[in-house]
Amino acid sequence: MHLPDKTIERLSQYRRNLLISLSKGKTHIFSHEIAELLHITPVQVRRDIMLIGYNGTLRKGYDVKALIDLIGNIIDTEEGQNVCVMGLGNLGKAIIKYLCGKRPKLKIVACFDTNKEKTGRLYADIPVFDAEELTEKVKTMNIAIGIITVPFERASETANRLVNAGITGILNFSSKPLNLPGHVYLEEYDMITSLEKVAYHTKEK
Amino acid sequence: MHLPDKTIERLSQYRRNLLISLSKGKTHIFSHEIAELLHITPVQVRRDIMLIGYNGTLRKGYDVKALIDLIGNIIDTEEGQNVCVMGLGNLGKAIIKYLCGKRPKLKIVACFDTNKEKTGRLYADIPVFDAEELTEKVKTMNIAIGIITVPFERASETANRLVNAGITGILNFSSKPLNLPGHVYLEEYDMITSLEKVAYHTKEK
DNA sequence: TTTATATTGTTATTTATTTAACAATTAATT
DNA sequence: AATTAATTGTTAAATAAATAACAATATAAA
Ligand SMILES: NC(=O)c1ccc[n+]([C@@H]2O[C@H](COP(=O)([O-])OP(=O)(O)OC[C@H]3O[C@@H](n4cnc5c(N)ncnc54)[C@H](O)[C@@H]3O)[C@@H](O)[C@H]2O)c1
Ligand SMILES: NC(=O)c1ccc[n+]([C@@H]2O[C@H](COP(=O)([O-])OP(=O)(O)OC[C@H]3O[C@@H](n4cnc5c(N)ncnc54)[C@H](O)[C@@H]3O)[C@@H](O)[C@H]2O)c1
Repeated sequence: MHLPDKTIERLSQYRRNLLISLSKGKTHIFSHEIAELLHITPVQVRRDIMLIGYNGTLRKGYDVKALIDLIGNIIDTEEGQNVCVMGLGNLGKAIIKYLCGKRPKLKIVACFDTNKEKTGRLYADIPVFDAEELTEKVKTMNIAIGIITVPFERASETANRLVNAGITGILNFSSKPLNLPGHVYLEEYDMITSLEKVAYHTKEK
Repeated sequence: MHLPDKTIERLSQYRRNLLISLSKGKTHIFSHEIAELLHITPVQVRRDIMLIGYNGTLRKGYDVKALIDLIGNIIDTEEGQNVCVMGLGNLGKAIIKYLCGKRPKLKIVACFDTNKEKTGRLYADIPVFDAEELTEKVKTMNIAIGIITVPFERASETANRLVNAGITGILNFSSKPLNLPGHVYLEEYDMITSLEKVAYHTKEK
């Protein structure tokens, strides 16, 4: 089953907001209610839900719990995937603190740095290893995903290291465009570009 | 002139990479060279450049300096736009340190927090004010853009505060979907969604 | 000078995504 | 029991974005 990227993004957001609804005791929800939560259209919601093959109940809406579980089945693996952070700088630290415990199926289990002063200890309960140890730790700790928060100039070598170590999913914050083999999924996030986009639109208004 | 959002994003990236090329002494560049830098196709580059009305020289390529300046004219205002950060937490701090001095036309000039222990001092040379002072400071410091790095539960009220203070461009990191009046441009970045996208694709491969 | 090659600018085509339309039908109401 | 209103699931249409195609032509090579 092929799902559009945009649908995946929205599924992630549906789930997060559905969990909030569930915790408030809501058992069923209509497409227009989900749409309101995310400020999109009900049609879009229904279409996304159709694409993942879920069926709501006519005039009762969608079963919140069941929908959450199904989205979980699509996004996550059963056992979950382990994540590592490359570069314990300002951003790396913020991400570790933020993500810790937030997503049980996406656990940050290790961090890697080249600065000897940072390695060999814990940061927010996460072990910080020397980047040399990457390949070994990826294997022993069963790490599937890497987050790149090293400086621009170190991003390419870090990405190659991750790929060589067997990582197949990368989230890159370094703003350095990376060219990776086809079997590795790469998601780039460029904060300067986001901010410049805001600048452009703010100017235009 | 209307420019697609995706084109704006790429223009931002073209400029960043062109500045590097320029600093290496390159005066002219071909569409396929720009494409290589970003790992996209030359056609895409040419089309984007066409859309902004720039003309290269046949068989000589684009004048690097002139292209940088033109992109600057599109993205930035002449005097630049001032930016504030809402919430001096882990992420807010990282962003301030990262952005300081990086983009002369997008200066972070102030930060706002509600925690009295954080306000009334400088962080990385940026003054930290009480959030109550927002409206006043937006006026006196001529702030046009706000970056939201407050907790999820505080995001909506913070956005409203920004809008009431006269801000017309917002970059939101809180993962809380915001519903703002049409005259305000909103860019949302949701890190969990990015990571879950990686998780999905990593699982699928 | 002539020819060949490389490169731009732009239109046409394809692909991806969103939005609209609406039939089917269930639950609530009369 | 019949009627009404609301909501889903899905196909069709519209919009947006990326890619392909190619004519025009400047430069380099013959
Ligand atoms: N700070 C932010 O808010 C922010 C925002 C957007 C993007 N970024 C990007 O994220 C990256 C990191 O930013 P930062 O502010 O945290 O920088 P930083 O300098 O604070 O941290 C970089 C860390 O990477 C480590 N490092 C260097 N080379 C390494 C290598 N080869 N392997 C492993 N670790 C290595 C350094 O020792 C340091 O701890 C940069 O590329 C930056 O462009 C940062
Ligand atoms: N840390 C990360 O890497 C990260 C990544 C992605 C998204 N986020 C999002 O960014 C936001 C901040 O994350 P964080 O880790 O920096 O959190 P944090 O708790 O470290 O910081 C939040 C800051 O906001 C301040 N604050 C609270 N209410 C406020 C208000 N009404 N006005 C102004 N300031 C206020 C707090 O005093 C605190 O300093 C959250 O919404 C989080 O979801 C964080």
